[in-house]
Amino acid sequence: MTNNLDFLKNDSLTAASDLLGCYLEREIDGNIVTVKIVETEAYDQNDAASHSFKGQTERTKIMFGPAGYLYVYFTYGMHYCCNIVTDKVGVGSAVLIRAVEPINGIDMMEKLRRRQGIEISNGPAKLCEALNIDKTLNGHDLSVSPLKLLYNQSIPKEDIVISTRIGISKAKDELKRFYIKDNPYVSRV
DNA sequence: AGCGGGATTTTCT
DNA sequence: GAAAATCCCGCTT
Repeated sequence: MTNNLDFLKNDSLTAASDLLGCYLEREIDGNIVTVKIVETEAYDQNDAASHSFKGQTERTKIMFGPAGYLYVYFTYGMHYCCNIVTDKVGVGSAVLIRAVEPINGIDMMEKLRRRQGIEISNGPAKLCEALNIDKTLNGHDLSVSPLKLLYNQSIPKEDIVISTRIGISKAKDELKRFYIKDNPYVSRV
């Protein structure tokens, strides 16, 4: 496991695959909460379903910035979702984190979610609540506290499944969703 | 097990 | 003014 995030400078599809198995380390009130990324979706500028499709706006400018930063957006009037910015500066691309597996600090996450088991983090808005991620972390540098991304090249290629994306109305059929085979926290099979 | 609706606010047309 | 990268609850089969 390393703190070198250079792999995020690749295109979003490559980065989405490489992010599987990586750890997120979140500090909440002096406690460390750790999770493993088990499901991702790639978004880039040529994708009608991407927030960056129509060019840079006040909301999406983070996606056009350097790789390794967090892009948080608010949706459906009540939920946050978080993305990891990828590719070069000037390219509007990011990877949506759709599901994570709790590793450490499970008590804290159960409390924040008021749920247990897979209901802690088997969906994009759920894991944001479990990690206490909101708009104040939009644009956060993932190499520093209170939210760090740690690279972990632990998932063999044959355990990575590629499929169509979820929860969008445009460009549904594109194969841009990646998840770890048989992991119980994956949001949907 | 599966369907349908409500919550609720930011963003862009 | 409508749609949105979602989730949860309650009702029906």
